[in-house]
Amino acid sequence: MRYDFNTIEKKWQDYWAKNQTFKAENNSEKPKYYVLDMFPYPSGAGLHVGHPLGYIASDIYARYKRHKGFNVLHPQGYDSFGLPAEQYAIQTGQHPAITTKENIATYRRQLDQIGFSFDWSREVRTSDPKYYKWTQWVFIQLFESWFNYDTTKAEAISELVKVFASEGNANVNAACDDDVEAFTAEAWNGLSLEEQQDILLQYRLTYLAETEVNWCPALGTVLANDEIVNGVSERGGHPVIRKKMTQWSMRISAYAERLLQGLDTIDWTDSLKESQRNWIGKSVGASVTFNVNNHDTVIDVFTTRPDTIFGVSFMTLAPEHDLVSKITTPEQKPEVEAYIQATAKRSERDRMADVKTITGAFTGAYAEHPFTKEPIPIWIGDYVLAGYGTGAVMSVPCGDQRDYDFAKHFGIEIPNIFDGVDISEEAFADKDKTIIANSDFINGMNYKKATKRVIYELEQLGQGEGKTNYRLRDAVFSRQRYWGEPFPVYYVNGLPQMIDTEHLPIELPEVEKYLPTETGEPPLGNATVWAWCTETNSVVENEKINHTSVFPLELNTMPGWAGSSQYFNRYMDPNNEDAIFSKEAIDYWQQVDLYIGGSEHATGHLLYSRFWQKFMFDKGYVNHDEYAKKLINQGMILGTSAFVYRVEGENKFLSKGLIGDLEVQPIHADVSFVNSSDELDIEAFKNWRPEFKDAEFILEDGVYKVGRDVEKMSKSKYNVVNPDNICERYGADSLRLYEMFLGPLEQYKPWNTAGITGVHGFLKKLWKLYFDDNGLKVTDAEPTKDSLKTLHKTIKKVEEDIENFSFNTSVSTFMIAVNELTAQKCTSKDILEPLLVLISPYAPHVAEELWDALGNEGSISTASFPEFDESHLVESTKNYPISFNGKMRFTLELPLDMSKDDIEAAVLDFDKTKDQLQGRTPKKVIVVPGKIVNIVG
RNA sequence: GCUGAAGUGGUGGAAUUGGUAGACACGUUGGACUUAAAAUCCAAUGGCCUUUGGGCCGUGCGGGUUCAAGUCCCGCCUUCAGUACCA
Repeated sequence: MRYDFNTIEKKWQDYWAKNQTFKAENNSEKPKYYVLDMFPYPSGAGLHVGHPLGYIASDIYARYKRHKGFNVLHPQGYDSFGLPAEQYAIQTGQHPAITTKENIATYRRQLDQIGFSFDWSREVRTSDPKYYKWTQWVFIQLFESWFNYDTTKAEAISELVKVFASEGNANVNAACDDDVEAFTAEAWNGLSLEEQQDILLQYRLTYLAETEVNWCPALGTVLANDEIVNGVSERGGHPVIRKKMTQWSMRISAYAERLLQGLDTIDWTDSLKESQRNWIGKSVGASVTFNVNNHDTVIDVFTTRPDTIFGVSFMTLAPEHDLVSKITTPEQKPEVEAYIQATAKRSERDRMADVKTITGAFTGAYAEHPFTKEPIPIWIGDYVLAGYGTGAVMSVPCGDQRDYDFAKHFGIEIPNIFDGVDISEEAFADKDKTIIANSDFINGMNYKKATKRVIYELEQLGQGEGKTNYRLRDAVFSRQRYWGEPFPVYYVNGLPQMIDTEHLPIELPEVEKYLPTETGEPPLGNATVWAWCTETNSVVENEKINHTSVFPLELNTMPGWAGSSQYFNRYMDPNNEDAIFSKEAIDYWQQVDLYIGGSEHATGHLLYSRFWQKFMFDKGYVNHDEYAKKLINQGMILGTSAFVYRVEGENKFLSKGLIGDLEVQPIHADVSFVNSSDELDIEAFKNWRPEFKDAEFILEDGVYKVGRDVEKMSKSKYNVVNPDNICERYGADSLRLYEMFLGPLEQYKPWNTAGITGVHGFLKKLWKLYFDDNGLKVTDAEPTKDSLKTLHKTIKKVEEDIENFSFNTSVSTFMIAVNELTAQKCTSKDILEPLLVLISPYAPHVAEELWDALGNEGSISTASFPEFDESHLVESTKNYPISFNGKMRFTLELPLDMSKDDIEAAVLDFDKTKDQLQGRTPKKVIVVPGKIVNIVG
């Protein structure tokens, strides 16, 4: 019987679907295990072989855990809101929902053909109203909450209102806008309802505020910081400008410290945790208040080096700083204004690219040093960022290289406040080696002591205090797009009102066009039925808006990360219509045990979802304030591009070996035209494009050899390999094995289809252990010692490998086992049956088929993992490597129970030893029993 | 610049606490079977030298520790990824 993988794979995929083999129950006697993949955005191009890498790894782990007796939750879904479907809608008019549905169907077919053990009864789609109902619900919960720094958690706004009514806001230690003004209880109670709402917006965890946002004109929307790479949009590479707009924001900054601390409690990769730490950007220091001479105003700065306060020789403000226009003297005005204009012209990108050029201007004003009372000149310079800290710095040129460079450039004094340090060439920034000098009451102190003392003295003066700053900014939550979650928000007199959760979901309205309106409003501005009636509690026609009972609805939609911030919890109870998930479901599944996905989400999804989880924890909805115990980043599979070489100016192609010094132009050839020996199928290439039809090919040794290079897999490089073709030709089991065989999961590695024949050959060999031309050849024969040894060392190794996520080495182990059993002519069922369970997580279809052929009932996925028995591996002899001065020369087989002295004697007495020594007497003989013998001398 | 990861044959990659470097596979070469091809099977395959016993060199580079280093320590180089005037 032949190994007919196409038939076998179809058969078992149908079986699994029909029997719901992988359906997870929300209550079980078994221990639970939750394996999660990052759900895909269903793009129109479908999957290429790089996409399923992480899914195959997690599927192996999930199947392994089932064999180990766990009730495994392994769900899958779609992150189905997003830009590409909308851009397609703009171009063609096709509703994004239709495009999305079609793309999902393709994805599902492709995923199914790879044989994943997903519980599809739990599928979620973020664009499904039944799902985004709960995204809207979380948004409302956030709106109804504020963050209390005293309890370091989110609390109900209704409680805050009570506090305001009884004692004002003086004692409230909340995460709120910077410009909140103090008020008393009387003042609060005297405010109108609208005025109160306005103030509360400054406290809510999601709030509406006019902020400076990253506006991308080409995409017609704002972008979050993590959606911008090198000053241009991550998607499409379009320029981004700063613009003031009224937007929804998420007060993630309130959680900065907890997001940072939480990293220590989770088993995520170090590089990923480090990225999040950097993104949060905690720095500890002090805020210092400088009085401005001749003005009734102050400049607040943040510094991490209060100990260097006596080294301040100037102050620098960001050019955008509010005070600049106020304090600039008439004489300096022309220069300052010219400078501000010049910096405003420079784009964000130019400013980032060019950090070497030092620019700035003197305002003519002076601040007063809090201790020495000396005047300090106030400058402006674009090396100070408006968006960080207070947008102003106290400049200490001797201790900070940027301040040093600035001072040198403009000839500002550089006082030295460090003991025994030369600052004639560069600033001295080493905190650990700092001893302060020329600094009044902190002379002779180190960094730590001086910092403490200075903060104390500043507090005495009322001109400063210890302060911690975070780089993490609040996240803009509005997008001016159509294909996203609508906000459950309507406006009364310009103030946002939440729709009652019982009326959710608020479904996306139909629009004529998916572009912004002529007046520049977001696409939802095109909707004609997009108003909220407070009497019927339903969405009604815009023309009914009367601002008494019918009000306009929010026109923005939510960003891409909204739908992915709680999906892992929704999977626990995805069809629940009364709650985001039931208490029973969350109590049983608790949190994700293993999350596998790409590291590109480090500062986006993986940070935002942690934030939402902490909020959900504060509100008591979930049991853990981190949702994923362990996270692994899978690497990327790269393409192996193929190149043909065209002679400059001719339609003639030279085989790679013939190029020499000739001028040739490398051209990408489709990788499907190239065989495993890098030879080009010339006919296929000629028929590819008309321009190559009459091309001439200069061959070497009768063939045309292409050049190869590793590049990212992409359409434009013609190196994309589609899993459909691989499954058709070699089968899903071969694909799964090969993806793992390529190398360690986390690593970036090139795909080369040629190599798949290796694992495919292995599966054929495996098959032949069970079947020959006469049918099944498995017998009840007693297994041989050798076969038992092969089996048990395989059990041991595979178990260790899976636990360590070292999937590539297990594939080699299987190959070795099958090679050995073939050589042993093993037909024993006692060996061949457990072997199938070992292989089944990797190659489930062939394992099911052979399991069935051996007469077993039901799916192999319910079989338990074979028990490892050490006794089969016990050896009586060891083939000792015998080294001379550390170099292995030959091996010698000796009994393992031989004593050290006997081993030494046996080795020295051996002929080959005498040949090596040639009469010399060894100086020393190292014997490590069971390991090695090394003769020195 | 900073942070993180990684450098091993022609290629992808193995090597558990320091203990036989290159497992397993691709590719290559030779052979068997075949009219031929495919498929399958067998053998060889790090480099150099060789009197065919074997010898020398070899895990990015330079040092060091050790009987013994791909593995540990010190100093560099290169590549990839992330981040970037963060006071």
